Amino acid sequence: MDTALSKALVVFSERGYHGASLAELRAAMKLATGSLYKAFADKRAIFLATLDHYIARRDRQLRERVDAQHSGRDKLEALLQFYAESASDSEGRRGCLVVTSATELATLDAEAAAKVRAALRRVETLLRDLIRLGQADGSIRAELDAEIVAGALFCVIQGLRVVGKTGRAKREMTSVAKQAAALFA
Amino acid sequence: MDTALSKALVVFSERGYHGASLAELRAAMKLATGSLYKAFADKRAIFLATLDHYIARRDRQLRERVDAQHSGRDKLEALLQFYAESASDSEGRRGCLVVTSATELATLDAEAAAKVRAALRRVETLLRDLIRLGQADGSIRAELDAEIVAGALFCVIQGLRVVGKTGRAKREMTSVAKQAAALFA
DNA sequence: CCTTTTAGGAAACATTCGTTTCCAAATCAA
DNA sequence: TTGATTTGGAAACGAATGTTTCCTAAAAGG
Repeated sequence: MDTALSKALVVFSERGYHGASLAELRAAMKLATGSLYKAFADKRAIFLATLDHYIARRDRQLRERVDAQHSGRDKLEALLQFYAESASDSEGRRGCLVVTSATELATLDAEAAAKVRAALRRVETLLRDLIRLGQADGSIRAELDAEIVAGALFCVIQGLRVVGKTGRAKREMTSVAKQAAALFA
Repeated sequence: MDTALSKALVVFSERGYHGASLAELRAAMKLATGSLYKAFADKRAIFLATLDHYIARRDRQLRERVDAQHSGRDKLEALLQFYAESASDSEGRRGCLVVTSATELATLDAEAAAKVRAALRRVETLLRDLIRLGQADGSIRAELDAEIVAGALFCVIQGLRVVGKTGRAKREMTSVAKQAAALFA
């Protein structure tokens, strides 16, 4: 099932909810119509399951990356690198389901919209907390406004995913991520 | 006609190409079916006309903002403020047609995709040129890598538009824009 | 090996959407 | 005022899409 949702993720990330047809989803998930509707009530249910699966996986991967570092600053840099890599090459071109869904926010129902907003909020909150951690452990200047710097970094991250859609190399995205560190230099 | 395209812009920006139906476009543009198909060959033609109209208007507005300043640094700050304002409040929630289209890039035809890419490239090129201008007139440090800083600022801008979709106040977005100036401080 | 269960997948159906057709109403120009 | 032109907008049509139904084939279990 996780495999099928991973395949559905590619279709939804590339094409958005409305641009993804049941035919494309079926083909990618390698499931017949009967099986698909056995497992999911409808297209919206597939989308919500895919979104949940994606958010959970990304949160886990991000936590692992961040937890591998010690200081607030190192954690932040690891986080930026994590997003730079995700936004590069073919993975970058596929895009991020949360960002894609954010641009379609007006067309999603309340449940889906709430999930997207919550996912975005968690990342921004994590950024702010990491900045504060860095300020507490001395790796980041205490005079920075954690809220505003987090907001700026958050925009960099979302921007990486949008720009990544047009196809960018890892080296370039990594440079951008490193440059973004100037926001908390 | 410009008025009708402005109305179509709202629908396409909020909902994306696939999420926008002919019924919604007709209602927003206040045109009957007969008139709509008299003016445009099909939905795709409406979209392309809307995109052209939007890109031209935004380029013009941006040029005006930037040309009102003198130093490279002031021009960059004006540019960032321009985007911060666009990404705020109800206009921000509506979104940017270019960013929305960038996330749907995989589903657009070659002509539309080329227009989106060109629009994005122009902004990034302008950023780089303004950084170099600032480095030449002494308002921006000469040792900065214009290419990389432009890339980072470009991500901030795209990120502002994505985040703006979730509804953010002008004050907050202005703070982020001002913070982003640290990238060329 | 046989029975039960599950999945494949085509066909049918319903709905939505985009486009075309057509005619009445409104507007414009002489 | 009349004739010509344009627009409104409903209906019809074709296509695409999402969902349901149904039956065969494959897989699983006893």
